[in-house]
Amino acid sequence: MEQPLHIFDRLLEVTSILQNDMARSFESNGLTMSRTHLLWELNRLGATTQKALADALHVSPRNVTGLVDALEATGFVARAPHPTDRRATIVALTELGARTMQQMEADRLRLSEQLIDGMSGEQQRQLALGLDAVTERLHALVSADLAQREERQRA
Amino acid sequence: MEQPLHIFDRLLEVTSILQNDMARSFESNGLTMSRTHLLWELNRLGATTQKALADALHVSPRNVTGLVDALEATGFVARAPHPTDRRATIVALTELGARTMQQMEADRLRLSEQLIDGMSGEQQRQLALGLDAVTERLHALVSADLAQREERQRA
DNA sequence: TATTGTTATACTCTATAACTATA
DNA sequence: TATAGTTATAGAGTATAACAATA
Repeated sequence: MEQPLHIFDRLLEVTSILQNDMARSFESNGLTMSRTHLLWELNRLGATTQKALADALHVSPRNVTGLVDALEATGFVARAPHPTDRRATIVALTELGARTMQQMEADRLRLSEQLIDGMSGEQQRQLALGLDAVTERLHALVSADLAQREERQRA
Repeated sequence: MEQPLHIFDRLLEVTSILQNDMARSFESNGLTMSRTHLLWELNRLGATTQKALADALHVSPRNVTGLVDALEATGFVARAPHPTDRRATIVALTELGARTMQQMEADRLRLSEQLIDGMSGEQQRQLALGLDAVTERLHALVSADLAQREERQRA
């Protein structure tokens, strides 16, 4: 083998496919990547405050305001006052939002199954283990790299 | 195993790591994702027209104008008139641009090697094969999915 | 007539800072 | 005094449409 770039390049290719094609798939539902991401977290967390969404998405509160505005205007979520804290706003999926997320979850499961359809159990196991190892290492390497850069910048 | 989502979720995780951390890494060079992507293509193609860059990046010519403006202002590329076609503009890497891309290429190679460091040759082979299969299938599935959606929309 | 790149306009995502209402 | 969310402002990426210069 001795072509280490093969693995990395494949990961980049997967990234590219997931990014571009998922974006187009969301568009056909009238959603963007960012808005879908918010819906996804909302579905995971259940109805919650904008602050919690900002934390979950690692974006600014201001950004969440804009995304919720857009999702409210298109009918995917609804705002309601927080029952006890009058500063806060509770965001919840509407019926349309919930239905959309159910459909997406189903699509995701179907895609996941098709992805490994026909592979032997052993092949699947090897691939999962390999991906685990690579993912973990990638995370560690990139983190170390960033720390190094930051240190270099401080100097 | 029987948890097909594991594979897909790992791919999503890799996507997330590559996207977020690469973006931050580029930032430390004073570059954004989009501008880096343009530099990357420019490095691959060699000095070329904005039209060719727009095609390579799958974005509008107008978009390329903006990216080249920014990269020119920050010294990574330079515009020059096309020798024979007076409508066209040739974009080329500056010395800074070329140096930056060399560094990135070196970083990419180093990261790729570290990613599989310590894996046996057989493990590497299995992983590469598995990734190949999954990538190819993912591409096919998502393409089919998109075609289906488009058809549904036309109806 | 077709093509290259630009100006004009607009939308989305994102951030920081200042501010209001509330805790 | 601190926190939740908003308005104000700004910058990046993206697109389409109209236009100028050139092929």
